[in-house]
Amino acid sequence: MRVKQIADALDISVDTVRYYTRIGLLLPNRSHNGYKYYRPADVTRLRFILSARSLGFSVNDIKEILVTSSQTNAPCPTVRRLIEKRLKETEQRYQDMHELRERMRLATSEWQNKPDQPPTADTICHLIEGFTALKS
Amino acid sequence: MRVKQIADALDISVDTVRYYTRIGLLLPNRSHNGYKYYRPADVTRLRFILSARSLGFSVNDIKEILVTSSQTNAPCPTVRRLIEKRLKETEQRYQDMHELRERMRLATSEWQNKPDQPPTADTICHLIEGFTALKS
DNA sequence: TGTTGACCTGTGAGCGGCTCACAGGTTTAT
DNA sequence: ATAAACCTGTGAGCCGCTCACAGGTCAACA
Repeated sequence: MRVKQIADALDISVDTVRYYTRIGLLLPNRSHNGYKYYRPADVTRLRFILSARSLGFSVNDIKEILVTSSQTNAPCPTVRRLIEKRLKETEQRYQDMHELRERMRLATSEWQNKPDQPPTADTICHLIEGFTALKS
Repeated sequence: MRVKQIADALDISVDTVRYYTRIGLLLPNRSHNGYKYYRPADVTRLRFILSARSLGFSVNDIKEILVTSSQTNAPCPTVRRLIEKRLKETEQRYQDMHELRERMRLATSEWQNKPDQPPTADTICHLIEGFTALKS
C-alpha cells in the first residue's frame, strides 16, 4: 500500500501518516522509485497508534511502548504506568477547563447588564477589568 | 520599572513579560543603555492582559482588543463578540476532555482484571487494542 | 506518443503561548 | 575592584499535526 491507500483505509490524512513515518513510529519499505510501501504489519501498527492516541497517550509514549514491546515483549507494565500519569494530567486539565468555562459563563452573564464604555486612564476595558477585580 | 520588577510585582516570569513585549502587547520605554523601562501605564496594560488571558482570550484577541480600544475607544463590542467565540470553543474542548477522561478511566478500570501479555503477530498491546476493539 | 492529472517524494515552516539557552553588556553591593 | 545579580536580543524547543513547495512517477486516454 502507498501512503494514500493506508491513509484512506484508516480514515486519516496522508500528512498524519507521513508525520508518524517521519518521527519513526512507522517503518515502511522503500522501493526503487523512492516511494514508501506499507505492509499489513504497518496497518496493524498504525491502528495501534491511533488507538493509543485516542486513549490519551502522547506520541512519545507510543514510541516508548513500541520500543518496549519489541525489546522485552511485555509492553503492559509500561502501558499501565503511562496511562496513570496521563490520566492525572487529564483530570487536572479537565478541572482547569471546568473552572475556565465557569468563569467565562459568569462573565458573559454579568456583562449582559453592563453598558459599553470607552477606556479611561486606568482601565482598558471595564468589562474585563471589572470582572477580574470582582473575583480576586 | 525594569523587567524583573514588573514581573515580580504581577507574579509572572520575566520570560512572559519579554514575550508579551516581543509580540508588541507591551510597549516599554527604552533608555540609553538599551534596557526597557515599564511605566505605571504598562502595569495597567499587563494587568489587563493577564485578566483577559484568565478569561480565555488568546493573545491575538488581546492584541485586537487593544488596537480597537486605542482606535475606536469602544472595545466592548469586540470583547463581547470574542468571548462568545472562545466560550463555544471552550465548551467543545471541555466536552472532549470529559469524554477522554471517561475513556481513560474505563480503560484503567478494565485493565485491572487483565494480565500482562506479550505481543503477537496481530497485536502490539492487547490492553490497548482490546479496549478499542470493545468500544468501536 | 504525448499529455493530462492524480499521486508521490523530502524538507521546511507555521500554529499558541510560552520557556529555556546563549553570549555578552550593565548595574549594584561589598 | 570584583562578584553577583541583573539586563539585552535572538533563536530554538515544546506538541501534534498541517500546509506549502518544487519537483519526480505513473496510469489512462486521445
